[in-house]
Amino acid sequence: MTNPRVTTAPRSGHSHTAEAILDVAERLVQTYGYNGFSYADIAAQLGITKAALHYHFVSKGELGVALLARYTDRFVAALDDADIQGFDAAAKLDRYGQLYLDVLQGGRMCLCGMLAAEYQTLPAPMRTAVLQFFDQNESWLATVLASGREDGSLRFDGSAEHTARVIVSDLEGAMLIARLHNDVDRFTAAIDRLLGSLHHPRRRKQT
Amino acid sequence: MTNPRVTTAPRSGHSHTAEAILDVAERLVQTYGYNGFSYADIAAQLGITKAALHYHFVSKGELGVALLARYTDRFVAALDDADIQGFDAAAKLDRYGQLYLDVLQGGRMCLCGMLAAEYQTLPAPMRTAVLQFFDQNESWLATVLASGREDGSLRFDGSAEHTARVIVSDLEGAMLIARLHNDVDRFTAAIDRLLGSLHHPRRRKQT
DNA sequence: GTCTATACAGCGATAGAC
DNA sequence: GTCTATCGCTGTATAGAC
Repeated sequence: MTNPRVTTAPRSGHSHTAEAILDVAERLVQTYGYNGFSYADIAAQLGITKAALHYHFVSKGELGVALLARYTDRFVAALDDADIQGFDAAAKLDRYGQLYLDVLQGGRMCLCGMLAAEYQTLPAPMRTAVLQFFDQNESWLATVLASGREDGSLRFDGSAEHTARVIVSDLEGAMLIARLHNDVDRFTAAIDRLLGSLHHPRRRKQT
Repeated sequence: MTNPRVTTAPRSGHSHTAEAILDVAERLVQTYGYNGFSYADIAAQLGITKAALHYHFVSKGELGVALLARYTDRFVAALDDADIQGFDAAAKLDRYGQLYLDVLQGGRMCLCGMLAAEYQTLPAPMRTAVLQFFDQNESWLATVLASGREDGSLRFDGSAEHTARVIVSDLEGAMLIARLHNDVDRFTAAIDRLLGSLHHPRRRKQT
């Protein structure tokens, strides 16, 4: 510990207030969309002024990019964690579905699923970040799928990359529709069917 | 034909201009979202003023409701058409996927999929209409699935209603992600996998 | 780091002439 | 049915004091 003490802020390098701003903004975007909230909404919830927000994030687009960076970092960290835990491929897939479920249970849509809908209205830097989120998700899933097919814990038709894409789009769609109906069961039913179809049929459930 | 001649407007009862407004607004919502366009955008594209728009649709919410009514009517008409054509259940399912593909190939997101993302920001009458769209879709699909299982052209685990929900959410998710990447192939690959898994395995394709 | 104050564009919407 | 003109409000963003 010879290094000088760094701030208590996470590796993203934001101050405590900046993190609080991101927390509120994240929830607003996941609930109302990027075009459905304003600086005034954040300011009101934090009890500060709009001007103070602009000190931390000069523009709304910059805030959006920071939002995406933090969200993607956390998501990737969760995937890395699953790798480190030494789960088998099937368990990693279940863990992936659980990540989505956690978001939905908070009453939220996936940040990047929401931004995917609004993609055509986003500033270029945000667009890039949204695409990167999905690229990283699909890459991780493709690796998991390939290893799962090799060790026999998973089975699927087509390439791992292709199947990874299907998993991502199915989960995003299931979240979107489940949140619409405020019905988490719709989501769990969808992932059970999806992940069940990928698991090696040791015991297939039939209703 | 003893009835007096009615207007040439479709059964929705809108004038030619109102229909033109709906055409433009529909494309704007499907591209940028309900919160991503304004009366000024429509007016500019039609070469009229914002005030003229308010004559046809008093408020934006009213325009949104009219948009949903027309879209749902057209969708239901297409489903009715599939019923009348006497397709078997598997062919009806394919037709359903084709409807989505048609929308995506126009570079658009499903109107109601887009509005599902923005659901929390919509006025109450629009929320109701969005839910009705999905209810009608799921009901039609459930009927098709049930008859398909009976006549042997389809097979699936679980209830028809449950499976119908999965089809809707998978297709909406696939549209959302395919449009994000501006890649129609992503969508066709997803529906091929989905509908292929529902078809009776006369000839299953394996890659 | 937060404030007051403000600029300025855009929004949905209305009044009233034509 | 469309226009000009305008209203009131909200949006993002900035200047400058504390």
